[in-house]
Amino acid sequence: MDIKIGELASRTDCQTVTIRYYEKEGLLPKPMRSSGNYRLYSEAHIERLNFIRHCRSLGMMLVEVRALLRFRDTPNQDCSQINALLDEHIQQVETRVEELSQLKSNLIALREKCVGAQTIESCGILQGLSHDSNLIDFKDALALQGLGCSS
Amino acid sequence: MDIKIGELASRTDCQTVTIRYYEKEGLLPKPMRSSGNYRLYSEAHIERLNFIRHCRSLGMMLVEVRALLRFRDTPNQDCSQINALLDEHIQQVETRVEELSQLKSNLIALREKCVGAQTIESCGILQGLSHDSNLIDFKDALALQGLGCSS
DNA sequence: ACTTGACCCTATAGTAACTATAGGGTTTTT
DNA sequence: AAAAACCCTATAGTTACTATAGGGTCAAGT
Repeated sequence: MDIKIGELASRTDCQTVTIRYYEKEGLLPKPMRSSGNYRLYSEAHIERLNFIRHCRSLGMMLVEVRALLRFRDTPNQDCSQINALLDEHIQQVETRVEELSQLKSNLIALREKCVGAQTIESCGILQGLSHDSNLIDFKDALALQGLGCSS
Repeated sequence: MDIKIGELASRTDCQTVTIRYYEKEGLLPKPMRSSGNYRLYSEAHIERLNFIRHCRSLGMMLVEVRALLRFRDTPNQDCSQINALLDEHIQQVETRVEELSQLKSNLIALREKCVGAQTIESCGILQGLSHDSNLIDFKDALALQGLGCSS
């Protein structure tokens, strides 16, 4: 029941280029090849890729996914580390939610500075951006690229 | 009152490499140079950089910052476009907050699947990641890199 | 058998917003 | 004068993909 990469992509809702990327990154083992050098995937690959995609959908970075895959590959190990990893990740998401909520409040406050102005010269928004320095309070907000992006 | 890049970095809480990056990206005009080829910045540069940093602190992408800078540079223009830009940005932040809140709920649900288990074999988390496919509902969650990152 | 379109392959570069590194020059402090 | 701090340009790296280039394979249609 070997399938080609396009079929695997369909079944896992993941692009072929991403599958090749995961293989290159070591997340997916190299599959067998056909005589024409096409990759041939087994059921185990499907399961593993689903696992990876599931983790990604939960916002985990690949480094985190790797850790979970290692746990998955050694089933006799203590699972407290998995708990810890997930707890840490949940904490990060919580922090991000709070930061973004704060950011939203700041943006709305700024937005309300332009009510009725007609030209840029009298625009409260640009003036707020130019002089209202109490908004630059949190450096983390600059890293609004999510949980795992380098800030 | 020309200052060197290190001083500008201090005053604006921005790294020198980032300042050079902004100059290269065209956000900051090229400054005059000393006889030793050091950059010499004026008060206008300080103001402009503060503006840029302020926008960044609000999660705006550089492409958005550029648009606002253009408005700032042409003060006789209609400011409705600034309003529109900010409204669009607020909407994006709202969407992101909602997505992350949903993600947090999903993570907590997953976390609660491991209560009392001792080994990975019986760990509800890994099993949830392996078989519980109803969590892979939103592709946007994969782009948990924030507002402007390519997904 | 040939053609065509779909699929596959590897390699490399690009995305966004920085940040690190390498190698060297200039200024300030000791 | 020497050392330390600061400055310069150029390039590569970060994360997780994604686009592009150039070419090979497979299957269906003619």
